Formats: sequence, C-alpha cells, structure tokens
Amino acid sequence: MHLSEQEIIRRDNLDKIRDLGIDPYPAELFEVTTHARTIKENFTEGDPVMQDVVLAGRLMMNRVMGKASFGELQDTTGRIQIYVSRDEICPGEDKTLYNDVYKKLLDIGDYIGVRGFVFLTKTGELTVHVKELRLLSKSLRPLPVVKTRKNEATGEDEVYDAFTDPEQRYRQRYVDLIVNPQVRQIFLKRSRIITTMRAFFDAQGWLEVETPILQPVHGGAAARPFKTHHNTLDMPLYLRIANELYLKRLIVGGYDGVYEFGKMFRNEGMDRTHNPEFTSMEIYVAYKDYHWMMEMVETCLEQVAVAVNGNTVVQVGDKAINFAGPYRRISMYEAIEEYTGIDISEMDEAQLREVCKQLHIPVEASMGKGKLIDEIFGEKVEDHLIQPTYITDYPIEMTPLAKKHRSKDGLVERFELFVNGKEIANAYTELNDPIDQRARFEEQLQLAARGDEEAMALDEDFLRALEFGMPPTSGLGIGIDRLTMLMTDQHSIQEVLFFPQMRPEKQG
RNA sequence: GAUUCCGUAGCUCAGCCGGUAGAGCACUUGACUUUUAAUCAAGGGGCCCUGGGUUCGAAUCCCAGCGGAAUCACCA
Repeated sequence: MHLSEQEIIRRDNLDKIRDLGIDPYPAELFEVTTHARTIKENFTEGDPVMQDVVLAGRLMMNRVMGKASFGELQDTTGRIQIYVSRDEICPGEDKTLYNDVYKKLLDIGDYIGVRGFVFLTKTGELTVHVKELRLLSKSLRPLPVVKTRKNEATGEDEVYDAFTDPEQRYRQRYVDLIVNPQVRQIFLKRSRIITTMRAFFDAQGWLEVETPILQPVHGGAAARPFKTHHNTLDMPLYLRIANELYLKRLIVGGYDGVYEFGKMFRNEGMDRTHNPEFTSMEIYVAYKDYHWMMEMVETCLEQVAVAVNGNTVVQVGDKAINFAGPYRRISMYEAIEEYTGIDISEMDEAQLREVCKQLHIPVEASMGKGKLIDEIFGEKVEDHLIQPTYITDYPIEMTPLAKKHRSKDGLVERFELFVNGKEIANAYTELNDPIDQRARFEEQLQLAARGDEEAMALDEDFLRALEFGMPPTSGLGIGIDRLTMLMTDQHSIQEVLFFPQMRPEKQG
C-alpha cells in the first residue's frame, strides 16, 4: 500500500497519540448539547445557556499562535470558531494535551468534542472558548482544504482551492460533502422535497407502500430493462422499469390511495438527465380523474417549492419559475398547432410522416402514429414550456394504460407536466376496462412486431386483476431527480444523486 | 455510439517552440495568549494517467489505450 508523505505523518501521529494513552477511536458516546448553527442563531450576551455548551465535529482549520489557538469546528449544521488556550485545557503542570496533542498530533479532518462557553472575540467572531477537549476519531487522509475570503470590494466570498473535479467529487462523495457545504445543501433540499410530499399525501390518508423491484414481466412503461436471474426458481427476473401495474393491483385490492417512492431501472443511455437508476414517486387515488389530479399536483408542488426555497418562485438559471397554481392547460394538438401552425388532429400516419418531413424531423419506419406525434411535440414544443404547463389529451396510440377520452375520439385522458422545457410528471385517468386494456396491450404487441423495442409487454396477471374490477382511478408519476434539479437549480442529474453511476474505478 | 477538450505535488493550477519540474494553499520544524485565506523564518514532498514510437534526450511531439467533462443522438 502506497502512502503519501502526509498519510505517513498522520499514521505516525496516531501512534504517538496511542503512546500517550489516548484512545484515538473511543467507543463511548459523546453527548453534544448544541450545534454550530444553533449557537449562531440564538446567541445573546449573558445567556446562561451559552455558558456551558458541548459540541462535536471535524477540526477544519487551526491557527496556532503560541500558547493559544483558533480552530474551526465543523458539525452537521456548519462551522464555528473555537478558542483553545494552553492553560485552560491544561490547568496543571502537564501541558502535553495542548503542546503535543492539540498543536502537533491533531490534523485537519479529525473529529473532536469540546466543552466550553460562547463569547464574541474583539473582532466580533462568535467563538467557543474551550475548557475541555477530546479526540473522538482520527482522520488518516488529508482533506482538500477549501478556503474562502471575503472580498472587501464586492462583499462576496471568494473560494480558493475548491474541490471541483467532477470525477473525484462523484467517486468520493463523502469528501465532496465534507468540504463543499453547497453540495450538502442540495441533498438537504432533496430530502425536504420528499418529506414534504410524503407529509402531504399522508395528511390525505393515502398509504405509502412498497412493490416488487424484481419483476417477472417488466410492465408499466416503455424502456429496455436490466435482466437478472433467480437461481432457486431458475427463472429470469427484471429490475422494474415502472411500478404502475403493481400499484393498480393494490387499488383493485381496495385501498383508496396508494403511493410509492422508489428506484426504477432503465438500461439505456447516461447523460446529464439520465442515470440507469432513478427515483420516481407514483400515486394512485380511487374515484378521481385527471382533472382532479392536476389540482392536486398544483397544491403539492406549491407546498414543495415553499418548503424548499421559502417561495413559490424558484430561480432556475436565468428564469424565475412560479410553482403557484393554477398552471396553464393546453391539449397536445393545440400545443403543436401553436408552435408549428399545423393542425394534425385529423391526420393519419401517412400525413404525419409528411409533416415530419416538412419540419425536418427524422423518423423511422417502425414508428406508429403516436410515436410520430411525440417526435413532433418533442422537437417543436417542449423547449418552449418554461413555466409549469399541463399538456393534455394524448393520442391513444402513445398511451396503452390510460382511459379513452370521455368526449374526444382517438385521445386518452392523460396529462404531462412540463417545467423549464422538461417533462417532470405524467398522469392519467387510469384505464380500468379490462377488455379495452387487453386490446391496447395487443396493439403494443403489434408495434413490437414492427420493431418498436419500447412497446409495452402484456401482463396477464394484471389483466386478471382488472377483470375483478378496479374503481375509477387517477394515477400520477413524478421524476424526483428532475424535480430536485429544478428546485435546486442544478443542470446535471449527477449533482442531485449521492452516488451517480460511474465506470469502475481503476485500481492503481 | 460520434465530435471536441482535459489528465503534472494532498487541493487548485502554471510549465508543452523537446535538455528528466514550479507557484499558492496543505504538510514538517521553529517563533507568537483574540486570530480569521492569521503572520514570519526555514524545510520536505512528484512512475508529469498507462503503453508504444520519433529522438542523443519526451511532462512537452506522434500513435494506441484507460479515465473524466462538454455537445449531439436514444431514453425519464
């Protein structure tokens, strides 16, 4: 094992600490009474609570000035300065704890616990005056030290030696999280998005459920799956590309509302908006339709935006996006007509091909009517949908799991929510007519026979469930990663996943 | 998968009209009891991504590979 000079020094320090009879990895708990941010938010001069505080965290900076030192302690809430003086932590004759342990044997990144009182230095910095100090865990690798200084002219923090290499940041996310506080913020927001949605659904009495990830038939969406094998049953299994058909089985079973946050797996390309595993939230509510669902989504996303950013307006790049409802609603055909000037509502497959040619949109022979419309929409309309917009009433060919439109022939009751030019949610009035559902699956089989690799597989057990009867139901799916990208103003999915998929690291 | 760019100290980067390496921070030693990118003095640290080629000589030029990023194509 090759060790750098700095790693050797740290291991050497570890040995010296042990030689002094100090356990560098103590087993017992260390009870903290407060956190850095709590102190900064609540400090008032003379407050008795601030006279005795216990904090723990990483030592992230240390300025030794002879018999006294200033360090910075970083806990889960942020950083606070600590003041350590020799004669305070070593009241007797033995000055080892300060002279040797604190000044020489502690390293940046070590976990320490301190007890002391809070005061303001003469430069006005809130500081913990340390009376007791102990080592909680030794760090053996040097952290990249990121320094910031306030620019006097602009008043903004300038960052020096930032830890920025994306490869290292994603592969060693733990380091990224330690030294880049803005990264930790993104994931706090991600968590808040999920907890806000969960609380909203729970308040309505809907049930959070878990459904199979390993599925014998990969239904519910159009995508290439990951395939695996179960040894005992000696059968192929697929990692789910969607959980829709299982959640509907639970509606058949009698629950009024079910939802699941979960990973989906799709064996397709990777780029800044696609990761092989991603998180979706799917919800199904009985006795509702897609109009109701649009209102529900507006209420939910408005709450999420406020919970995450304190405002319904979210700044995404140079655009201010307002999540306060109601959102614009426009049908797919109207949207295409608005942005191309062409009314395709009465066209057949051959006419649509002609339109694609006219608009210079490349198409393939395997594409059916639904796919062609989807291509035109993706090419000509999507990018214009910046503020939250519902696109409604999709052609039946694209959507084998949605109910036929109550009044418009050839369409289904479906909407997708577009924000900043990207789809983030998809919802239907769910198809609950088992005869129609079987016919739709059979149309998909015909598309598959034409060479459409994304055509949906037929699931006999799901059809059996529908034949027992599913109440009228509306269902919704939201891409949590993309929603998080929007809410945190990130333009890469890797920035909102703790551990994005990477090639295996070469050992060297 | 295609195109372009990148890979030098723990971190951020310079060196690339070929002569075996530099800066700042970090690290080591010393000074300093209210500092804050602390300061001052001295010092150590590098298979310059890997392999091959050209050359007396390659971090530097050429080829291939590996890894990464951006853009495009497919998909959520």
